[in-house]
Amino acid sequence: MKYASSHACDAWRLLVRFSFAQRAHLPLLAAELQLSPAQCHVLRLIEPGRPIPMGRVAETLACDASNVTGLVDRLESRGLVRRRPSGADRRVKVLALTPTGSRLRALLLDRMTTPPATLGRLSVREQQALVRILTRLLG
Amino acid sequence: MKYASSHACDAWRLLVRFSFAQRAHLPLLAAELQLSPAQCHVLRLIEPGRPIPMGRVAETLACDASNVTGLVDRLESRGLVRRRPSGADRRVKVLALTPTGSRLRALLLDRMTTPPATLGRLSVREQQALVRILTRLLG
DNA sequence: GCCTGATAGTTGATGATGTCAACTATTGAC
DNA sequence: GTCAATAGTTGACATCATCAACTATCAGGC
Repeated sequence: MKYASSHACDAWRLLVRFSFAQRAHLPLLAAELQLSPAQCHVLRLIEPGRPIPMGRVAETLACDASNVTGLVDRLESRGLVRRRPSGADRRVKVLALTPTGSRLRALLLDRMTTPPATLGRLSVREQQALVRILTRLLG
Repeated sequence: MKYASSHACDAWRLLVRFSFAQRAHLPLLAAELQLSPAQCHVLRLIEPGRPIPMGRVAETLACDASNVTGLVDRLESRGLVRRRPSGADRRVKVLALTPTGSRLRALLLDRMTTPPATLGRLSVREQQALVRILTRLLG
């Protein structure tokens, strides 16, 4: 994107800056729930009732498959997650939340997605515009 | 913010989702520059010509001070960063970029803030609106 | 059926990240 | 000057993350 408009560059810079600012919150939030940031990422990816193959987790986190093995080992030993064989392919193991894991995940997502006070600086109209724009951007 | 509008919640959810999506890019980008994600964070915080105390880095990254010691040890051994005593307080050590570190940081920031093609989905008007809204949000 | 190559996950080795407690040096207030 | 507080380091330890080697399974061709 060498020829992106300056508006696009500015917008992207702001989004990246937001991501970095946001990054600092996760360790604190994770610690409150006795989790590590990496474990939060894994937990976030396992939606209740939607088991996900381990390889897909590695792919989404852009990390090595053996790293996921260790992360899941710890989550499983804490009773938050279960490995189950995939029906379609016996090489694949899918990850499912236990009831405890499901509750913890809900708590985690709830705290992560609670908007901070600074969002109140925006008018309702601006909030709507932001939702519309981000939806197009991420969709 | 229990009483935040649903628009605010939606907007925040999208921003958080963006942060997570963004998170996966850093390891790849960092690896290209022979850096780890954590080292990128430190490098990003040291602006050229603006030495920063180590404690401030720890505070911004929301991590222990001893962690910064190790990170800076590795950056310094690679000749990217220098520890210097602070004039005002002899307990404090400030971090400054070497010329090599400064160049690498510029390269890093350049790659991080290059907008992806998906920003092209937005009209110029939407890009302007996004910049305006994010500026108010982060300011 | 039987090779063969590719894929999913695990294991072991190794280095990096991150926390904690204990320590040194310095500061600032009394 | 004494004493609590602060900045940074050190050492011990768990976790994160990668790589290479391995097992088991799959999918294709013959």
